[in-house]
Amino acid sequence: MTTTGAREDRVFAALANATRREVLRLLRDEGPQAVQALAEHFDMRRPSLSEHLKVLREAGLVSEQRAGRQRIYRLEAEPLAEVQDWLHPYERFWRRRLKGLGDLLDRMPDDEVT
Amino acid sequence: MTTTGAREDRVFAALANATRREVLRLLRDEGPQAVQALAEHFDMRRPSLSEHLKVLREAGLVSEQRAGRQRIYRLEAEPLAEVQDWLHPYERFWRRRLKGLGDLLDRMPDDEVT
DNA sequence: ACGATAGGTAGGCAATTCCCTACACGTCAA
DNA sequence: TTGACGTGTAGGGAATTGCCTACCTATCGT
Repeated sequence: MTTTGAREDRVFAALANATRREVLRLLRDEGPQAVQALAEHFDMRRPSLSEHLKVLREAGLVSEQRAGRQRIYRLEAEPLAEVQDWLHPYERFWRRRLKGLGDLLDRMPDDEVT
Repeated sequence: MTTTGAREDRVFAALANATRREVLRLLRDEGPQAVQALAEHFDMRRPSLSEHLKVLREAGLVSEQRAGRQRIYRLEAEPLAEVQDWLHPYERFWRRRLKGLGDLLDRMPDDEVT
């Protein structure tokens, strides 16, 4: 926790919502598109979607590009790369299950594996 | 969005807080430990930490094991493995930068690469 | 049995979230 | 230039978050 983790806070918080994750998936699978097109997929008023897009923008997960009266949104995956980096030191904790190097973790009383 | 993503919501929301991420790091780097030991690292009253632990528990990110009057908390990395799985389809969006397979993404007007 | 210790729960409070309706702003078409 | 269109912003309201100060429960040592 050197800085404050404020940026990571914003990225994880942005991902902690199904609507916003679905926006990311749409931009990933269907490419950059305007708010109009995105909105078709949600049962929600436009201003609400606008606010979700703002959260994604402020987390750096999407960028917008003005095209006439439209705003084309595009996926920006870099924060997700950072999430993957953050995840990395935890990997051995589930690779353990697959490779059986249990004793990497200090004495774990394996009698409660639930 | 087949189910509701409610579980993923809980995991990402749990990670969207520096205190909780620090708890996970401590459990990762120093092994399972009691609330006492964890609490030393935070400028916060115990009940607040208890609530953070509850959030982590409900997200499946930690488990507790009673030992006398102590509760030993342990990292449970499976939800993090799920996050990595979730991340996977996005990888090509930053690998692209490194490997130059830009045209995998449907026509991206690359005039705005920032 | 008594008090101290470890930790959770209750309830309060300010701030934030996520939805809404109303409105403001820039752009395009006529 | 007048209007319709595409989006964002303002402001409100219910629910949730993250902290706090009590307080309750369970275990341990004596």
